[in-house]
Amino acid sequence: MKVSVAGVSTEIEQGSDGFGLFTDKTVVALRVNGELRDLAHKPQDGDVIEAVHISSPDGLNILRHSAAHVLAQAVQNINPEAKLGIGPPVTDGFYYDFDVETPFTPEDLRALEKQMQRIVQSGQRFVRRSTTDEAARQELANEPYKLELIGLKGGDVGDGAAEVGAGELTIYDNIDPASGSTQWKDLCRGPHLPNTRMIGQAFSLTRVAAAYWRGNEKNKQLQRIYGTAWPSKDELKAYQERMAEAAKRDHRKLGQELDLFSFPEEIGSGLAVFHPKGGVMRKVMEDYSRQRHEESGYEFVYSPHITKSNLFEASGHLQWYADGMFPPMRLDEEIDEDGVVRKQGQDYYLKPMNCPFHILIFKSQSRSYRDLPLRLFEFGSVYRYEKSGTLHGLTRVRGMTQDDAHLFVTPDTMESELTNVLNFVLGLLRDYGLDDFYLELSTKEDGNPKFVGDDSIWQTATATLEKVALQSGLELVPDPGGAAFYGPKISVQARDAIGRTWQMSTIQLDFNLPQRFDLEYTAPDGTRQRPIMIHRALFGSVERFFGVLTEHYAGHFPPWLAPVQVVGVPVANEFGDYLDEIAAKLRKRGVRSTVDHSDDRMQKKILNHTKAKVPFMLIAGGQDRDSNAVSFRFRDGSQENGVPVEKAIERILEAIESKTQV
RNA sequence: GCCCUGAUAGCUCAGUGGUAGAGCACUUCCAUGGUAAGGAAGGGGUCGCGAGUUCAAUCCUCGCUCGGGGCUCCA
Repeated sequence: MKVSVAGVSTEIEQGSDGFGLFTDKTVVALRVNGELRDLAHKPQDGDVIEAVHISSPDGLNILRHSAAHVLAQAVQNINPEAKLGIGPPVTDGFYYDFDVETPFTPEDLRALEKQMQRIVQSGQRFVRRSTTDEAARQELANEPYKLELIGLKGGDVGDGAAEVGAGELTIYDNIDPASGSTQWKDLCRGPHLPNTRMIGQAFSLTRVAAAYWRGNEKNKQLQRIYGTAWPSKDELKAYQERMAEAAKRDHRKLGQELDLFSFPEEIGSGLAVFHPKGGVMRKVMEDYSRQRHEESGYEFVYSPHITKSNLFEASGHLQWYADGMFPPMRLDEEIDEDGVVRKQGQDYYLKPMNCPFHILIFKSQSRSYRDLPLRLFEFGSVYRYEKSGTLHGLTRVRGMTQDDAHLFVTPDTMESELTNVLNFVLGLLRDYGLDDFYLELSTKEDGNPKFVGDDSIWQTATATLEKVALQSGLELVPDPGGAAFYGPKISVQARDAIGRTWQMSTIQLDFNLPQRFDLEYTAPDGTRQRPIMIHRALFGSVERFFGVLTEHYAGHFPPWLAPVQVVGVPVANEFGDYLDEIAAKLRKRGVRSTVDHSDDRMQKKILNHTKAKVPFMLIAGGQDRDSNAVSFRFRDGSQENGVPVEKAIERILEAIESKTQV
């Protein structure tokens, strides 16, 4: 019979399988007419067959999914009472969920790895077997979670798609090659590696966690074991090094080491204080942002941190997001001895958003189309009662400062204004050193009642956002159903120095608040029209942006952001005065510069300031003083001696002003 | 919020049912030095907080606070 193999029409014998087609040992599965199949699959006449290599995305998934099966077998070998959840591949690895009496410990992981190695070495074959719902139910009577999946087959199975697909129900048997006996089995749609030996040695169990069955917090929590698996030990090692690199950059660790910020227990969870070094960085970030906003036609406003409840009733926040707000302070209430309210009190809330305040500023006078676009900007501190388990360093906090702006625009300026905003946002992010972006367009989900506003205005707005996004030339990823209830949005995703993506800025259109607050302006023809609101935050929050930049730069901030830009290191004490003069000159030009007068030896000082990641060290001894020069020491450890003082100052100023990294 | 896990000096961490230790940091003194740790002495801890068990708790039990890993959530 004729099939197409890797694009070449080939004659094969009836009943032959993938093992005959591909002798290359890196081929671990087939793609037949677009569907992934085991190597043992027997193609039919006319099939279009592609090889799946272990290093391809599909191949890696198959490897990792197979490793997940071996993990599950290992768990049930050690604890036959463990009930199986699901075990899919994920980015860089896999997990498997188990319902067990006692949660796993890190020591259990080591024992499980050993058990897995034994299974891998025994070279059990993964053998696919079709079954019926009824037969599977009998076979898996002791696996309540699998039974539930059988009932869901083809429906909404979520991550369980690895277990049951839309097609026939299948079970994979792990068969011992020597005895031919079945060692273990699992409900699974496959495909798998031909045998466990092909998993190799490049796997590791990484952590234990809890996870709700089928991702629903109303369901029971299962114990999840995460692992990682790679085609070779080198790749495993590279992965582990990537993890170590990410850990080194962790902004929580660097924040401690570089004395930038902390989260004092006395203040409360998710509430940061910035120390002098973090404080000066934050000031520089904010100052530059203010300057750029000023240049771009934004007007600066201020609003209080608390407000009476009416405001958030009007905005709808109390209705939708009361759970995420700090509870109210009830003021002025008077209660008599019988507990009867004599005087009605008033609830005040900490603000979770700035928009209603800016809206009130818009409403403070009657507005003409000539006032628009009105661009109101504020570093507004907001407070959100984030669930305790979601807090994370500076990237998820309960008190934060948004670089928040609200633009009130007419329908015919909406497009140009959105274009300006997007360009402004991207330009400013580039100045802070992020330059690898893609955009995400979050749109309405048809038929979902949570979205407010006319379909027609959604369509116009979505089309406008899309047009503006495409004009940017950046990659645009759709996010259907991801819109806020009040309008569609573009979010800017930035990739950092080690390739991780962070959601940064958002630009959101809002049809809801102008209506709720009954906003109007007078059009040229004298009629009253409703403006459209654009919400946008560029940093998101200053705290979060600070954390992201810390990780992006791994604490090696470019000179314009570095808390200490220059440190003078005298070769001996007697040269301290000479460096003081230079440092004073630098400070006069706005450079954050000090001289290390401690009685450490010069080598020790260099070590200290290297660890503090100071961009420039200026070293001076007799030779330098005699020639009115200094010796530069750069971050990479390189050295340039005898640089005339004036020239050194110019070089430092140039590096700061150009915002370049050194 | 839920599951697991942790909290000992400013930091990183060791340790014990009989109230504690190291390195770094800090203070003082010596040393005056040319590119990643010079030497000595000294100060510093209600062992996160509160209850309980015990003759005795930093150690065991429970609750709380704060942190870490996940899940869920993220206007």
